[in-house]
Amino acid sequence: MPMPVRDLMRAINRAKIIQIIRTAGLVSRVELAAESGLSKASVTGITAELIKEGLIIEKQSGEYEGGRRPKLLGLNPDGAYVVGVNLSIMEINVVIMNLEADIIANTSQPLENRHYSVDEITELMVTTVQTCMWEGNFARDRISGVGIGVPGPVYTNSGIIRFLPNYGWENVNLRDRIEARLGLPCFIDNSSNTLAAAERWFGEGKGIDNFLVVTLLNGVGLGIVINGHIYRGAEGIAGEFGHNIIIPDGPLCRCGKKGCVESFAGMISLIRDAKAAAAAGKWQPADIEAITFDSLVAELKSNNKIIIDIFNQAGTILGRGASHLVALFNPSRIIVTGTSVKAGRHLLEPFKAALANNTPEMCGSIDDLVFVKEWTDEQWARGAGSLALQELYKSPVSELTTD
Amino acid sequence: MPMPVRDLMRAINRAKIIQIIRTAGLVSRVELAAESGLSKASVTGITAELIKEGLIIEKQSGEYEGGRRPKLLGLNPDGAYVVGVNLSIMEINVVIMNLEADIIANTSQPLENRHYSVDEITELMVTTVQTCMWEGNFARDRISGVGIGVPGPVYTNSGIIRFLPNYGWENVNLRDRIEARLGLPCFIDNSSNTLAAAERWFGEGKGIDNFLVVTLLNGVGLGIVINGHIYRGAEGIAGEFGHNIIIPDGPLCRCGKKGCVESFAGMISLIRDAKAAAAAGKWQPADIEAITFDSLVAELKSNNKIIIDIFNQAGTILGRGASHLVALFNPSRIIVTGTSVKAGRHLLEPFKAALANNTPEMCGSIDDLVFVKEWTDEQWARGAGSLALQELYKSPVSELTTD
DNA sequence: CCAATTAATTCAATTATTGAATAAACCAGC
DNA sequence: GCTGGTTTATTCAATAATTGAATTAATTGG
Repeated sequence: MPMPVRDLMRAINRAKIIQIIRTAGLVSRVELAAESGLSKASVTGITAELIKEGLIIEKQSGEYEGGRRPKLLGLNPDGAYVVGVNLSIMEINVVIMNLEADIIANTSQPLENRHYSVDEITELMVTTVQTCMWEGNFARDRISGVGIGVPGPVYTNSGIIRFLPNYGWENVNLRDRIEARLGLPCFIDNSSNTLAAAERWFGEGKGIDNFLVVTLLNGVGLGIVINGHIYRGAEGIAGEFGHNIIIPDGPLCRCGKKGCVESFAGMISLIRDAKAAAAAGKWQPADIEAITFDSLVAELKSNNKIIIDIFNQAGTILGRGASHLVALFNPSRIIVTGTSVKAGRHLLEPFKAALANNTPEMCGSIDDLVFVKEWTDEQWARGAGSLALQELYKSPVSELTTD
Repeated sequence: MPMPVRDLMRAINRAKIIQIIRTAGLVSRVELAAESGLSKASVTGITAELIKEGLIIEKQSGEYEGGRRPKLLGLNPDGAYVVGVNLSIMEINVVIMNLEADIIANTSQPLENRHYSVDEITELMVTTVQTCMWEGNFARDRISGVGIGVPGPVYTNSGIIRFLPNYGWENVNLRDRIEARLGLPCFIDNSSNTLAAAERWFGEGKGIDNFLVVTLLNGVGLGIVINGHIYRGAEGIAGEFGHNIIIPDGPLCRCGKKGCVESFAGMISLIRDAKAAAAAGKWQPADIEAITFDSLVAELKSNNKIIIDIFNQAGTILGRGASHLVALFNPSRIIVTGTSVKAGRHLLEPFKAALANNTPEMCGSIDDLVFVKEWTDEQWARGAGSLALQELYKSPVSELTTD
């Protein structure tokens, strides 16, 4: 389904204009012309089209600069809505969000600690979306698309989940099932990439073209943004940072190898180590079985040295791994996000220190290391929603094969 | 200097046509239309332009398929010539090559084992190019561009060499000096990227969009090809694979850290280890000081266990490092090239084995591992020439900022 | 030598961009 | 309150590229 070459130029320029408006926030037509390289005439035409479609609106008048005051254009927050759905070990999270990433409604569906079948998850996702739509008082036809984030590698084009460790799924096309049930365009990717999409659209990656997003979730992942696009590799499974082996005789990971980043720094691993330490009598939790990540964060707050050591080690491993990322990708920025940022300095300081210690000077600066401060569970779903936005507004330039 | 948007479409389509012709070799106008998505009318127009400019020619008639036989178009091998210049520890290598990577002339200038100044290297490069042109009986105006490869990180846009370990240079603009002297468009990049350009244009990366080129030279480097383009990162210094630390308490590397890939597997390191082993009496070379890489390859052939062990270790470290590359980039292919491939199986088998052992199954296949068989020193310069070709025929698509 | 078939070109129509001219909007100062 | 100067935005004819349809060219088999 290649776009007719004839329409390409318009599509490219439309995308260019949208992109500038999105990163600038508020911008006049004259500035758009200057920034895009297009003539004022073209900008007038394209913006008229976008306004007619409801994607952008004239928001306010700009500052007086000696003559007619510019009308500042901005995204129409209500120009489109998307649904974000994220699957994690704990729950299914659903949000409805607008073009400015405001969350209009959100619903979550807790999951039990057992293996679910594909049919069960499909059913739960669909009903949770429906509930969320009901609560947000939304009709289906106001939704432009649905983004789905899952904790495992995905072939994004076909929509097939290659492998889902939590439930032992292999080669499952969850996207098509959901799409068939909802009747809306659906996109699926692993959660690291959806979080990267969110950072690129709304977060710390806005306006930056080359950056990395390290995601500290149950596993450890990496979203790679290159030239403004999520890089997925040949088979769509790039970014398995969590399975870079750092200590060859380290703990066994669910990937089958020993000592990879995730085997130290994934939430699952942190909890495992904390439980092992408790079982060995190094500390006394109320109930070993009831240890959760949040309870460990509480232990950190109360200065439990054993737990602090576990997090320090995880941070150090992460930093050592990240030094490879710096050398290989030379990113403008590394953004660290995910549930585990809640651990705060006990994880992040050793991360930073190990990164600095293990990165040769010649590999460039590592100043731009950003830790996302606040993590709430709805960010997962927001990431998934961003994926839908990104796919919906993708510039056709990205489809051109180039040289 | 952004291209006027008006001319963009033509430029894109021209580049698209050239690209298809280059990868296909011989192709009819009808096939070009089908492949490019353009109409036959446009293809006629664009190819007429390209033929007039001498870039492509009608090479022969195609097979009879029931009607008029197609005229097959191909690159005009004499449509353009470029010069490639490579700087290594040993010598300056210069070639003149055509659009089919045939080497028309080549000249090399041995270097002494000492620090050269920028002026000296500039002078030597210019005179070597001039000698090569004389020998090839080439006039300056037949050369479209000059590519320069150097063994160190380069800011390609500005042409500034960030750092050249061999001679202790920092922030030197060699490109502008050469350009001023030769009066031809010059491009500069580190040798790993020029070798990647060569693989992309003429070698094992032809027609592949996402692959990695591991370069085993005095140091260890990495050329990263993403979406058909060399990826250079935010500051232009991506791909420092050689300085990924594998064994934190390993040998000291010239990068200042210990135990990085290069500290085991760079040619310099291999020679260092062989000399140390000789000094420790583990083997008896004729003259310790005279040990070169080629003499070590000879030792491998005569089954010197000590030397074999050194190469095995290097291969294993490379494989362990490469497993990270597979997990992070999910490349279609990994191409291994550079002087050290001359070491053959003693280096490459352990490489392959360690890669297999250290790559989790979930990170995808690693079947497509290609070792460039024959390495000759002129390949360095050919890589540099490919860089010039790549820059000269770059599609304007690559300049568009996208989303 | 003609019919059938495929390749390539020509040509008028369409469409997007553009520079220049025009219109609109706005403030300052008289 | 109105005029002048200035900046923003739109209009409009000209330009250039693509396209589908029609035409021409080339080729072989019967």
